[in-house]
Amino acid sequence: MASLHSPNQNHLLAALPTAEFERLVAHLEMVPLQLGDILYEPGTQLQYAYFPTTAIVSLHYVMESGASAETAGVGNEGVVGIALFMGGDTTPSSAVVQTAGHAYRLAGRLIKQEFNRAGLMQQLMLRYTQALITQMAQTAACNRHHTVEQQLCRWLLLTLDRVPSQELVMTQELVASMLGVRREGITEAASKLQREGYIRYRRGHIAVLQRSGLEGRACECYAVVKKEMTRLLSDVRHREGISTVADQRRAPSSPPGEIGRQDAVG
Amino acid sequence: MASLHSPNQNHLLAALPTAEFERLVAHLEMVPLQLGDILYEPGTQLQYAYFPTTAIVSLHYVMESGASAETAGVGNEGVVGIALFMGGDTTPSSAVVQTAGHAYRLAGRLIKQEFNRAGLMQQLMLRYTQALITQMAQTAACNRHHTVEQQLCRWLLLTLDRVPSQELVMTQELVASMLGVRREGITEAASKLQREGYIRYRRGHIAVLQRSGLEGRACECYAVVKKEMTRLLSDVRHREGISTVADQRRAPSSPPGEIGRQDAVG
DNA sequence: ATCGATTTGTGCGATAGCGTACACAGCGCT
DNA sequence: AGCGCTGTGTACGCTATCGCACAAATCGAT
Repeated sequence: MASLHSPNQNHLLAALPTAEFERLVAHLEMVPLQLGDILYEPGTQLQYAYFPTTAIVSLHYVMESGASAETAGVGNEGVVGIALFMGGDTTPSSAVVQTAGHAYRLAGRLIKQEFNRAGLMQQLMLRYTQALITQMAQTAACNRHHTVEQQLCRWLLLTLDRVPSQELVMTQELVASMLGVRREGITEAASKLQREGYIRYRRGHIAVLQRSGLEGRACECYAVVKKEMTRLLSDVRHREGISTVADQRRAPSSPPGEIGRQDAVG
Repeated sequence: MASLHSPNQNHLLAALPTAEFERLVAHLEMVPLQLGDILYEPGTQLQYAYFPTTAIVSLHYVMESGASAETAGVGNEGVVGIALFMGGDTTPSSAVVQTAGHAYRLAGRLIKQEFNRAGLMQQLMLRYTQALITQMAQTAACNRHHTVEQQLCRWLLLTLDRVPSQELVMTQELVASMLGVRREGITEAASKLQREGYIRYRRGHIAVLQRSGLEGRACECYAVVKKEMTRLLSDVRHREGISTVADQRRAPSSPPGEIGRQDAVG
């Protein structure tokens, strides 16, 4: 039952007008993305744009010292590889798969081509790019002023919003490298959140029990990014008459159930 | 002699093809920008795009707590108000004048209009936007991992690159609020740099004596941003046959002379 | 030349996060 | 059933930065 894939699971693709969508759909290629896969590295010519459906990709910068920090995340609400249509073709940052899953990819030449038609697809991409800018700006401010715990909450919420289940499959080490902090810092913050009953975790899994708890602990940055995202893409609606897995996801709150049961990777 | 103003002092305007430039030039209005002037605030509809010539504008985010942090700076290499053509019309951040000077402004409707012609002006704006994205991403990583001293050096260099003289007119308090750190932190880092002979400062003025010294102390972030900026805008050249004050600036290295003499606002 | 406001210098103690080291636990493999 | 790898818990000293408080210097205006 994990085989119900459709480009429409990606919000941007789903919002394309029929004409645009039909021009592209034949060229969209579904690719499985493994945890740790690198979609592009600093300075290398991007080959494809990726529209995640179930995967999550992290845009991050690795310093000379080896330290790194995420500058933004991309899930089924967005696209990886904006440099293709922005005209730069490469970036100083890299794109790494942070949650395994799938994405549809589109050759760089084709996304540029469609973008240059200056139609609704262009508008969509630009709006999304602005949302991405907001995310980066907020991350900059957040890195300066907020505690690890606040940032962890923000990050969990943002990630959760991109995933169908209530459980993330990832180690604390990975989370730490995303936030650019020590693994121990995550352990400490996470165990605190667990003590309060907001999350529960076990080796490589983090389940969220009480969103509201995290929202209370998170800094304002989560809400700002979230709000701006919906503002910019609010009129991004699905084409009439398509039905997507995403629809089913947004559907009737699935019963809370036993946490840790619904494995994302089955 | 302070009255030799031309839109061509802004690199983006100067790079516009003749046809584009001539369509816009009649609508460009020169405005003096005072230190502290606010070009736009969170959530308010942007009215104009600003193309700085001698002014420098800081894009920054103010948190609920009142703390703030710059996410990017804009000088004569860029434009303030990308949200106008990106489609968002507003942003959660604000734009504040960080160095007094001048800018040419263009009504929001007109910049959108020209952008939507999908000509070279659009390409130019998109390239610049990507450069801005790089700046923000780098700021995010830098805020996470680098010391105040490193960041001060980075920031001084970036600011210096946007200004004709070797002296910046600003208080340490202001610098601190840009970097989002305490004023005392700047005092400490600055006095260290002064002891080493890289800069000299007095109430409200910072003169750079030895760029190379700052470059050595700065984190990699300065070079990354700088390099990406020139890469993206390298083929952004002036139209043939125009002569600008900017040209004169880039001209024959003015003799080192006594530092602190050439006042920026003389 | 003096005064007053602004800016810069300095000196605390407090603290969040780092680096390192190592013990323990969970989970897959044989 | 047991081994071993990987992931998590915890402790401890260290450092950068904060927050605050106040002294000293600078500069412009009278």
